[in-house]
Amino acid sequence: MTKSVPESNARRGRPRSDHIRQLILNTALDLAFEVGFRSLTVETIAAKTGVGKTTIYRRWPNKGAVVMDAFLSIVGPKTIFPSTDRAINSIQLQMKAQVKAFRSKYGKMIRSLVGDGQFDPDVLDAFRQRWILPRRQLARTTIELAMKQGDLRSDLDVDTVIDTLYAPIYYRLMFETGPISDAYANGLYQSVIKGYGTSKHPKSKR
Amino acid sequence: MTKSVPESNARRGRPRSDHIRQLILNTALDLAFEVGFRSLTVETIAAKTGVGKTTIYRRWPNKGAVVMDAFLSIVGPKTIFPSTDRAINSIQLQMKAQVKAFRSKYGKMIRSLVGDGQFDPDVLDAFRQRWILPRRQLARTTIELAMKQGDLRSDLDVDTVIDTLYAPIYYRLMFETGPISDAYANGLYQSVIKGYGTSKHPKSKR
Amino acid sequence: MTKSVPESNARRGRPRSDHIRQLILNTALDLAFEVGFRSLTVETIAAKTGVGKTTIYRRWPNKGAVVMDAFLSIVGPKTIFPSTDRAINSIQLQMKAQVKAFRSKYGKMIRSLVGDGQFDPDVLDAFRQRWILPRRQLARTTIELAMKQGDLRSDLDVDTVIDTLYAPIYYRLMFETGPISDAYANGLYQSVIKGYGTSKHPKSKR
Amino acid sequence: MTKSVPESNARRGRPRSDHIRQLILNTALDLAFEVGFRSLTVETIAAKTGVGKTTIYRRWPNKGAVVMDAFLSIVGPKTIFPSTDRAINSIQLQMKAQVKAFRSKYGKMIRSLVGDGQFDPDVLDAFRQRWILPRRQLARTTIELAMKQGDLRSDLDVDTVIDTLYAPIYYRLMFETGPISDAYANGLYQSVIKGYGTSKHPKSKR
DNA sequence: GGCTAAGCGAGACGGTACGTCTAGTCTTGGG
DNA sequence: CCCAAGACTAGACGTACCGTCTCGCTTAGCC
Repeated sequence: MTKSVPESNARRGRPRSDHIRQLILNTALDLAFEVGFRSLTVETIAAKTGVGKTTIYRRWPNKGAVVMDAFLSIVGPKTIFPSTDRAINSIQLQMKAQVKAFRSKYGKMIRSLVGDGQFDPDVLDAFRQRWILPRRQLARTTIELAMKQGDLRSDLDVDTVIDTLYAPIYYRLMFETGPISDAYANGLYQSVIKGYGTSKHPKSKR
Repeated sequence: MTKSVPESNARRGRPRSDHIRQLILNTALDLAFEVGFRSLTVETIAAKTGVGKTTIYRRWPNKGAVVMDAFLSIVGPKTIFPSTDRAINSIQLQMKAQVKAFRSKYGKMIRSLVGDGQFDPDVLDAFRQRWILPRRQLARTTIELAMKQGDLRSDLDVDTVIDTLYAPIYYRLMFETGPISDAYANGLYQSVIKGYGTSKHPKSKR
Repeated sequence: MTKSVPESNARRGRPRSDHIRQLILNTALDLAFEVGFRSLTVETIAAKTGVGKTTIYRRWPNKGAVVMDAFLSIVGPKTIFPSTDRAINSIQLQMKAQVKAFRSKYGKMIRSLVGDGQFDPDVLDAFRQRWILPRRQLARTTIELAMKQGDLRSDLDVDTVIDTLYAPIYYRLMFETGPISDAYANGLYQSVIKGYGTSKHPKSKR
Repeated sequence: MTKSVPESNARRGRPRSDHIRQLILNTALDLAFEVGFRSLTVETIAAKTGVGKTTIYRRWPNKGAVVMDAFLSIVGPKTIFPSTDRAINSIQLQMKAQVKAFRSKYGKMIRSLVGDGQFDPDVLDAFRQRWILPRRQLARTTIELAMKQGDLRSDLDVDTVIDTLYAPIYYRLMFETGPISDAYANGLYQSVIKGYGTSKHPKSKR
């Protein structure tokens, strides 16, 4: 049996403009950096984009969703693991890149998203799915490679290694208990090397 | 000894009732647990306590301050390091207590505070001063004791040790990337022992 | 065979369906009776008719015009002066018919049109041209006939007579200062007869 | 038995400022004259008065109520029957005053109120209670006096006389079927005198 | 024990953003 | 060019809180 009502809802009516979507997201992001996440209003976004409020509410259910989307779809795909000859070095470089990003305006952005996520499950879920987990996956791959390359002990729980490396950075970002310096990142890295590394791990670059 | 100073600006007029203060804090806490932190309004607190809004704003500068105060003055003094013969064991016990607390409704409270703190520096500062730092201080003392007792290497940066132990727990609390189980706490503890412990460290209790 | 005439401004393309026009007007009228005149939305009319909003706006310049058209093209041709042997009696009968109409759902429709007309000159103009004036013309003819027949003094300003007879009915329709009863209509008629009639005017029928 | 709970709601809290009320009504009226009744927005009233929207909505349930109140409480008490030696002359003078008012900006105002009243029962009711009926009452008193003074037949239904005199004026105001001139008012007056007057009625002033 | 400054409950106040709703226009794809 | 569908700009609606500001009252503590 085939579909007898094959296209009752075949794309009808004027399609939503993807261009407008991009404009809105850009404006939202600009404003988020400019006036902060909380002081952001849908009304301002609409006005500055030159768009009706309806157009925004047609695409996102509420303010949080807009900004979340703005952040993740634009600055999201930035952090990547640089490729080096030895995976273990890639980790070190990536950590350095991450703390640098956290010190920039993106750090504030992330704090906002995490902050909002504590109240809005949808925001948190989006943040986890589109920011946290992809990065963990990259880290996992790299770490497993380092294990294969013999630079990390292979009897470790990878998740715990990731947590140990990265959680302290988020901790400092959110609690401001100390600087998110390159040195700090390096310290965390060295700790892990010392604790989990094999004797033959390469000299870390400073 | 009596007051010898005339006190030109000695408290005149009717003094603020401390009883009312307590009532307000209790109501605020109840409501925080009931409807969540964000949906909390000063108007509701006032109404439910049977108090004028003025009475609240006379004592706290804004909503955040009230709730922060409510949380910290009531649930604040809960987590302590249990005393054991060896400090290293005390750490393990405390971690178990902490994850237990995080799994309870207090975990949600903390998430709320952290969340709000990302937007309101006063809230974050209060949270850091009255929750984070006191606990870190206790941890520091215990860890230093463990070093003296020869169960932890003494060439370590204590702050990094603390971060390594506790940051992952906050990380899971806020990002929900995995359960905050006793096993998880234990895993973190074991990692540190393995990495930073001396050869003679005692068998950890399960 | 090909088009030999260029037809620069001859009707080109698909002609507008008159059937659709009727459907729209019917729906508009139904809705006007159902939910009232003000709560009527173009979107609802379009949806209920199964028609695009464009199709409506292509035919009428705005909402008021649609509804006005709906009302007048359907209920318009209802009230007529019945023909009797003496014109003066025709007036009395017509007044009775009019108050009866005003007490029905058409009274509500008229109120709506008049109400809207106070804000929209186009609506008022349409209402005047297509409802008020035709009826006044009929009344004028009948009254002049009654004058010729010697039942009304012929030195009167016909417009004033019409106003005196009919204005009070609209007044009660709009201000609800009293019932628009047959008795009321009769009273108005009798007043005019008494004031403007000649001694020989016939006994009025009750 | 006396009230046992005499003052549970004795004036508590800050009382509403009557000054503000007046400011709002004045602004509303100004705007109504300036941009028209329909284009009037609560937001504009609030802004121009320098008042929060809440303050307006605390006192009136919706836009219509505000403007209605503005009109009636400010321009409402204007039209009065001038006192003359003979009541019949007072009527003539009042009619002249009324058509003059109807030709002014107040005429537009009244049209707006009547227009809105056709859709909003509350508006209509307020208009009837505070504008129509008081004026009818004054007219009734004057007419009854004229009857006693022997200038009008005393076997007439006063309501019908009032309707006959005034309804045509409202009719022309709303349907624009002719000018609301002094001459028109005089014509209506003369008709009534001719039809309902006694032989001894005084010469009407032109 | 009366005086008086401050506390107190109630609720009005100016602001600001929310998310919803229409009006009337524009843009698709398909006759 | 018509049509149905539905996205688009524009902007008012009425609601909800915020933090401040009166009201009329109560209540300590100094004279």
